[in-house]
Amino acid sequence: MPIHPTSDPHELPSGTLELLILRSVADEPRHGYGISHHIKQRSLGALLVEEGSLYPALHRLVRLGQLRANWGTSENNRKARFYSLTNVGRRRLKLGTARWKAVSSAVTEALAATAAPKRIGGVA
Amino acid sequence: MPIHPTSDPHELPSGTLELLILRSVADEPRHGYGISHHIKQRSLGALLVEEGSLYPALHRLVRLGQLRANWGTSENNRKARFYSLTNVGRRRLKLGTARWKAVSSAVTEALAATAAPKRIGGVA
DNA sequence: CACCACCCCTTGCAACGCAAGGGGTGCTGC
DNA sequence: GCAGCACCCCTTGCGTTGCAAGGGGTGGTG
Repeated sequence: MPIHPTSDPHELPSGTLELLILRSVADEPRHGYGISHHIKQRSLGALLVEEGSLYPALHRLVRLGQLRANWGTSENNRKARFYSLTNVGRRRLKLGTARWKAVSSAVTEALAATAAPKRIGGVA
Repeated sequence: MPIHPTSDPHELPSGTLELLILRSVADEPRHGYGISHHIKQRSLGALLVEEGSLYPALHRLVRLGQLRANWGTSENNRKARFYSLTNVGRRRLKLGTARWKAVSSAVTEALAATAAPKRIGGVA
């Protein structure tokens, strides 16, 4: 059961998936299934990571050297691929997070209704 | 070309362009060129709208009935296509803005570093 | 022994934004 | 008088990203 009744819980801005993944793995190594759940509960159900985008992203990040993958055994005694951050990944997470904050706040700002609309008729 | 943290001012999250456009036109009718500049200065130069995405988006919004287009004359005595909000557009802007706020804050939240990482190891 | 939760993955497909192009017009300056 | 720039319109690729929809395998539980 979704925690918040905000219509559909999915849909996340393009480009944020990788950041969310990196962030999730920053705490401790996790496997795909776990990452998905972790992000979901961390966002209180607001964000939903589909497997169809998760795994490709995971492989992409490994290829980019931002993530490291190791086979291991899950808590439930299953074979699972555990992902962990590399230095490159840690750096990317840091820069990416800063960038996200800047851009998202700029958008929110630009989207906010203006109390006192200035005369911006011209481009000049 | 990797991500440059502070240098490039462009790059905006997928899906926000239309909202930004609708918002820009909400004040008063504007033409494409003006919308582009308006968004740029409204975001203090943080957001950059390329013409290659602007015009397709504009046409898309008209097709969706969220924008109305009228030929007119600009302040500089040029022919220009002025866009204005329809009721559908106004509604979309409202809902879209609310949605953006919810999603973006959820992402920001999920991206924030945890001071005291709780034991969330399990999916169970 | 069926079924579910756990776990991995791939193949289309569609949307979005960008780069790179192209065209035309009113001023301004030389 | 005409070069050049700011103003304004548009389109065709292309790459990236995420989703839907599929498929497979295993351990525990009723």
